Amino acid sequence: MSTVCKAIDLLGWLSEQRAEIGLAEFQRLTGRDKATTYRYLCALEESGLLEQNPDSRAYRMGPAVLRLAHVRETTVPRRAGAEQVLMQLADATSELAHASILQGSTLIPLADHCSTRHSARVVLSEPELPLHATASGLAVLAYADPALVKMAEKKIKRYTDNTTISKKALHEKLQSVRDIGFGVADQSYEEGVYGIGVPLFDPSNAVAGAVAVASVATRINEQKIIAIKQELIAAARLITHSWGGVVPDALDHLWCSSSTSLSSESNSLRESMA
Amino acid sequence: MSTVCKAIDLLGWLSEQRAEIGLAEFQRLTGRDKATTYRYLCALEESGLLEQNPDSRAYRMGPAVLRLAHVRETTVPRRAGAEQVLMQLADATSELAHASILQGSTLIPLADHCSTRHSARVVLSEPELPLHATASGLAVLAYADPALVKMAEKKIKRYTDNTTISKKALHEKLQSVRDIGFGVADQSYEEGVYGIGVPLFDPSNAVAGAVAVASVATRINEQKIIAIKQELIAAARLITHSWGGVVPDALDHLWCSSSTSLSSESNSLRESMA
DNA sequence: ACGTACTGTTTCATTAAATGAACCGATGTT
DNA sequence: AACATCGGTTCATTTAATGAAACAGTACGT
Repeated sequence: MSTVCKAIDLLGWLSEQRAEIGLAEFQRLTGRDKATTYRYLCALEESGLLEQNPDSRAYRMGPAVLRLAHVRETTVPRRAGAEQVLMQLADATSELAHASILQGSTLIPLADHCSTRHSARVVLSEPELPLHATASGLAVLAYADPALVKMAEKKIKRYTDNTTISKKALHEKLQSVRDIGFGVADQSYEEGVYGIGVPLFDPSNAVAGAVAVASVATRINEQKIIAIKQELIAAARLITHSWGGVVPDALDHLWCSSSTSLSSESNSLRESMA
Repeated sequence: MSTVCKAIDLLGWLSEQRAEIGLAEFQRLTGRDKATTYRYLCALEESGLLEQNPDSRAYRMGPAVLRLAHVRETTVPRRAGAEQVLMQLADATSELAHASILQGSTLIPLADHCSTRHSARVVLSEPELPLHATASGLAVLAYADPALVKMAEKKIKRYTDNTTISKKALHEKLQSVRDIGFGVADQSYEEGVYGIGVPLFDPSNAVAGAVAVASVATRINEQKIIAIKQELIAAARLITHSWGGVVPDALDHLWCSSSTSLSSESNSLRESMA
């Protein structure tokens, strides 16, 4: 590992909870020599990535990161971070992969990609994804602020025979999403379409959107679902990462344990990262 | 200069205008060896501070900066970046120094600090600073979106005999602010108070607030004004920097040329930076 | 088909920079 | 007074960064 990486890694110890870290604490955290750590801190401070609290002499995040983040936000649209992941996801699952973004209380399609393998396939042409009826929507609601669930309740509407239309049923559904870590929509939005979705997160650890795979319902089976979930986990990790977010611990554990029980083969996304 | 700094400095070449930079271009920009530059880029990419556009193979800002910026935003309030600068500013000028922050269309006091040297001094206790009547407000308006000026026009109100109350006079006043680089309020808000202010900027290069010095009008004179302006420039640079912003070129040149014509002595803020 | 410019590697001798143990001075605690 | 902890510094040693060169592969235009 290069010196540069070792130094930059110090920044990773700072968080919302741990706003400031002193020299001695950094030393303990990293296990590195004190003088070395000190020089790293000085270098980072010189670059503006860190700054020293003049009172406590501890180090906190510096102003330079604000400029860098602004450049990132204005030059790299969230769409870009999702698109090629979706391509791989669509390829790996041979289905329609799509990502959506939560803007206020509406879930808006951001990008999608369709495998060319099947002649019969799902196409996406909605301006908005209903939160209570789609896999993406359920994935979002399950990890969103309770206020958003309230909003979604008000907009409940029947789309198919399978659509969840009672508040109680919706809450049970959301609890099951939290239990298994996936949102599932078995023809609850469109007849003949089976969707599996997972939430995406932003830097504030809030839900920012979802990524999902929509299949033709007659083509789905248990084995296929397992494979799709596996790919979805990898895709969600990549997109969340590209958006500067982190997968919450609870969900992360859920995903980890499910992937061990799932087949460890044919994860094209994970392979492509190496 | 440490390796760490040299590597991190590469990030500084990326901007809103220059979203992506390739290896060869980085090499030209920095004048460093190609292999070295390449190793830097790899290290930054490994840290997530950079990412490579898979299409163009050029490097762009990475997702990690979003997380870092979020930590900065949530753990270091803007107030913290202003406070000690204000202390020094108040000390150096022996007057009341205050910073304000633009929230929507209202300019709200953020922090202030008062020199203890004089017994007669200005105190600040307003919940809001009128844009058309205060030095801070004029400084903000002069560099703000025209829409904000329109809003300010609607809220024009007389405070003293010196208050600018016509739109035409306000526009002329704003032009003079742009010409000299300072907002001046000679008893236009409060009788007996002479204010000089300059705007502050955020990472998007938009006006984010102002920093100003308010003096007892009878104590002010040409030499004192020169000294205050000098100190204000330094203070505004520091606070803007702490907020992740940059002083716009036009204003920067204005300040540079004025500071050469001003006395180069007794700039306590600049000295304290070294 | 050819030349050119680009990215991305690797090799290797040279050199500059990173390293870590010990130390300093200040502050605070028992 | 003794001791611990903290931020920061020093310096001989060593390790890692450096840069020149060479090479592979790709894309573009003549």
